[in-house]
Amino acid sequence: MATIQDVAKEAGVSTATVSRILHNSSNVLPETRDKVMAVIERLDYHPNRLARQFRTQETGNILILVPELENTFYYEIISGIESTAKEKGYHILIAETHNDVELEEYFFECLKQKQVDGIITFSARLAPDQLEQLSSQYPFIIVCRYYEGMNLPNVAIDNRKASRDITNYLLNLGHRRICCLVGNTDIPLYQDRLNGYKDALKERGIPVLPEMICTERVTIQGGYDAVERLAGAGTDFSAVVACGDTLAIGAIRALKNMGRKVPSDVAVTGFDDIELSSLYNPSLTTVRQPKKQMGIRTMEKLLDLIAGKTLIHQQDILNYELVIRESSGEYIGSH
Amino acid sequence: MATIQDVAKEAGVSTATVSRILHNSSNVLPETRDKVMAVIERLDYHPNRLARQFRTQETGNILILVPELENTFYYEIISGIESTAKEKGYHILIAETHNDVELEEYFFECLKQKQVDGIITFSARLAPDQLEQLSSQYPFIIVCRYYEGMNLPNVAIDNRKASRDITNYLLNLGHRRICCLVGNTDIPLYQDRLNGYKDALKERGIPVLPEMICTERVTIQGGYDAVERLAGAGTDFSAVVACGDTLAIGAIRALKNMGRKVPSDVAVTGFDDIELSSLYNPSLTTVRQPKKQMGIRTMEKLLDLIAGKTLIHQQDILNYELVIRESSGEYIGSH
DNA sequence: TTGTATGCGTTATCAA
DNA sequence: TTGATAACGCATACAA
Repeated sequence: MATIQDVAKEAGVSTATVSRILHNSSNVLPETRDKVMAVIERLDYHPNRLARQFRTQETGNILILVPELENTFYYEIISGIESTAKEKGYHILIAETHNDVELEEYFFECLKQKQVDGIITFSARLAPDQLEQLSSQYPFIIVCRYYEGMNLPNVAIDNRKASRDITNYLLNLGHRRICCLVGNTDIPLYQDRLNGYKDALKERGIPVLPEMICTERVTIQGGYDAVERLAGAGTDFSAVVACGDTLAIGAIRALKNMGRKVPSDVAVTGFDDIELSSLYNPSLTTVRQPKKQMGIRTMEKLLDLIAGKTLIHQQDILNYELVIRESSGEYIGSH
Repeated sequence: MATIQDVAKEAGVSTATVSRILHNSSNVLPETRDKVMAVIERLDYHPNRLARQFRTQETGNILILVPELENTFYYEIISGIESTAKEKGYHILIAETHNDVELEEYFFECLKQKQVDGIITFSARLAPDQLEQLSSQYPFIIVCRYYEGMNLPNVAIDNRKASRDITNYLLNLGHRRICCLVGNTDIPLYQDRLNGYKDALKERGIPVLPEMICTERVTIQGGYDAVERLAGAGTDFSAVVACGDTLAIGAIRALKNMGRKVPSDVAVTGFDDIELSSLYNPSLTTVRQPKKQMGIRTMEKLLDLIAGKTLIHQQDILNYELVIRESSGEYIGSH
């Protein structure tokens, strides 16, 4: 591999001149420019990125941290991030954390060490004070989640309110025995959605029963297992609020298997509006987040942070939308 | 951020000694070791990774290139890669290429520049000679695909044969008008699967009709669109061979929508056995690849390459399995 | 407009 | 067992 020194020697100029040409500085004679460019071409010279990064402390790379790739909900957001990044010449790298704190620490260390210019994360299991300190020094943004009481730059919808809304929708249809399928509540996102469910019930004076709340992995299989567990325990319910579409789809699948029709026997709602939700049978009533928009907004904010600007709004709360489809059924009368 | 110099000065030793301790070299007195370690802790010293990488030309990072994150088929393979990588202390980064050659070139340049220690890719649109030259100098492996006539290290099943097998399965059930839904045939993987379909038909003397072959994005929506297009063109068929489970699921969805029952009116088969395939209604007849195993094997090979070993087998062809479920239906008699 | 020289933080060679 | 120092490839302040 040719180095800048090789080019300089070959062209009979100094490395400084070559470097200037590489960064199209104006202060260079067209003829020396041409001469050097010819040598660069001839030697097939590519600046050593590691050396350059080491020197400039910039990489042009952005890292996205996702808990599990398996959740298809992330794609459209990532796609929004990518398109905005591409416009500005940044490249996107993605890493899976599996909600593993050690792994998360490793990747945040990448940020501190300037191995990437910024981080966008869907989760953050680091200690709150660690996060706040980090965010005060390095460009990173949390997307899809809101950490109550913390001053972290993020882009999200109001998950708690959305969850309350969709639970209310079921309550308005007449349901009173509503189960909640939720992901690991250590994760604020799922805590929020669970709280929204509880809010709605409490507002109507309906008791929140622990046996109607089921924590599971947010996957199709997780939803399937949850419903089997509920049924196995003999829990009686006429509706299921799932805190993720995959959970809801797994739940429907399990209900069908045990001969209970959706929505006529049991109404089911999801959360996120993944691609499958509109195609599934029955199609899923769910909460639609403005995914593409979230990705774009997130990347824009990150670019501002990288540019050293101070954000006008730390928190971006975007609008969501209740999408009513088949799985939630019709009015069944109040009890 | 403290540097190795700070530590050396503070501990009253040279940077060489600190470096030795960092790499637990044996040639160092326990007492100086303890002294230095104490300083490292006190200053919260973390070696600068960029400097280290620049110096050693090693990063401890492996890059996985996926065409589209959207294809859930990749996860289990990635999970296999990750688990093996983790054992050996490597970290995994993922990048989406969208089958964009320029993007692919950028990431392969990362490999050349030692920004990552190795690459595992699900696709490769670079020119064949470029790929061969690359593979002779840098550690990279192609997974799930086989490039005929090229000497590239890879791990895959025999896609063509598997596709022939599943088409044959439908032929044996009595189907004669079989459509094929396929991804972009510029991509060898889909070319192989299409060829397998053609092989099976030809072996029975059944003409391969262009109007029965439909190229689409390998997504649920793509499958949906493909069937709508076929129906719109008035094409008559009793079975559909899809070169991907998402395509198959989208196809089933579209067929249902137009009032055709699967499998009684139309038999449908997929390819890959993604999680959803067993949960969908009807469950999908498909080809199961040993995904986890593929990931593990791929990473093992890559580690060998990184260690400078020469591979005993350049090509790994793993066994696949026909998974017969509901969507392919029963014997309908031969024509 | 161009060149000289220095430093980024680390590892590793050589000498002590 | 330890230390002094060169080198990795680049960018840039400063001088010319």
